[in-house]
Amino acid sequence: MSSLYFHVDMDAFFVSVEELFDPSLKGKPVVVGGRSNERGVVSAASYAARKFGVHSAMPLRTAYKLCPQAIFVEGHRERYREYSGKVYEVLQQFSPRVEMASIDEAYLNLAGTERLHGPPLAAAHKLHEAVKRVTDLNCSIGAAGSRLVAKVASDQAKPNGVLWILPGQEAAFLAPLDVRKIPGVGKVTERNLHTCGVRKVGDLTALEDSFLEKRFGKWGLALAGKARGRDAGGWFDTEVGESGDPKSISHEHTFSVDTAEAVALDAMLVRLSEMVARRLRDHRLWARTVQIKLRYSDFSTFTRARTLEHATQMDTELSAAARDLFHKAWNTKAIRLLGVYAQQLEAAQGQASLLNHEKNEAWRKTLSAVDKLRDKYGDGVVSLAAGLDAAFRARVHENPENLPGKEPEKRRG
DNA sequence: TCTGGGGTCCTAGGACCC
DNA sequence: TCTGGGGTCCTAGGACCC
Repeated sequence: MSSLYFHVDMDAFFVSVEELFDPSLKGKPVVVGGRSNERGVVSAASYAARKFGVHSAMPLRTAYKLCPQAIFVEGHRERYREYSGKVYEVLQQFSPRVEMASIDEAYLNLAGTERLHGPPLAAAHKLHEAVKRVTDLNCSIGAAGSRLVAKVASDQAKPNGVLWILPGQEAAFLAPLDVRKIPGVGKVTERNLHTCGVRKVGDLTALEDSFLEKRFGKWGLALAGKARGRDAGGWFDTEVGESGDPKSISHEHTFSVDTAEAVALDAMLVRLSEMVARRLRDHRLWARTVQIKLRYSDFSTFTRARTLEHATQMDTELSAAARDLFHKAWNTKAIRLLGVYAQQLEAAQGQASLLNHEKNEAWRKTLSAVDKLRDKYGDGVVSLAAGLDAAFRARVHENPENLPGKEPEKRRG
């Protein structure tokens, strides 16, 4: 049985959702991401704005210079999530083997659905119409025998189109495209390839695999496969729906004005740690490694990491590690950005001992209850966390066995 | 033009162990 | 006293994606 994948990519997703709620935006240059004089970048630009050279990831201030008449909106993440969910439901009815790759794109494995949905192109059109009917949003769909080619095809189909690459035609389809069109080839790799005389994907297939490996390492080999349309190595090689648990959970914040105030920086580290810990608990994951990131006014960026003795999902353990790492690395100059990252994530079952597991589970439940209170009563909660911390310390002081994830210490006689 | 925030994956060097 | 590799863990940095 031959494989068949769809890549569904929503057209100008954030902007299109905004238009659903405010139809007067339709056809106008719209920029989602923030106000035109803020720090930050463009999350999405309408096609009218793109005509002025505005594109995503561009600084907002640059977008304003290119297109001062554009309508700048902050955006509504909850609405995007809601509509992403609606899209997912449509796709899931079409095929159970579906995976959202991000908020606005998804892969489907359609192998063996011909009797149900008909030949690939007809099936893609059917899905395209279903998405439009249910969500009132446009999307583009690429269909091919590999996930990689399906993705490139959906990009070529934009806007609002459907493109099927016939089996056997993958390399011919890719050959005339710029190497930059291959997912994973960014600015740097593109420049390196240009210096090798490679501008089109077809130029890449003309090179020896051994040359690419020598020049680009492991990546070079994968690249040679990609140029021929194969899901060679890395993320594309995983089956649809088998991505599993997240590998890291993080939050970072760029200050609107750089600051060197220790109190403000500490408070931000605590806040970021709390947000990370909260999501660890939601995922029922424990972090073994805590990392921080700091960025100074000149954009120089540093990371510092520490692996803990036991994995944690507690606000206080994360923030203590984060603050310690930060103060050891900080040169006291003004800070532009702070970040807190949880890595080496373990499922509860991965804990060293059953005893640890039970204690961790008890703590997870306790803190999840706190999370619910936080949901209900909102922000007054920070003091709740501090209070919990105090209560926790008191308990530990009384009886060290209450310390989660640690074996009880021997009492001294 | 003055550069967000959430992720994934890869590389490379040093520590440490066998 | 000098000198092997291989494997794994840890840390820092960077490319890339949406």
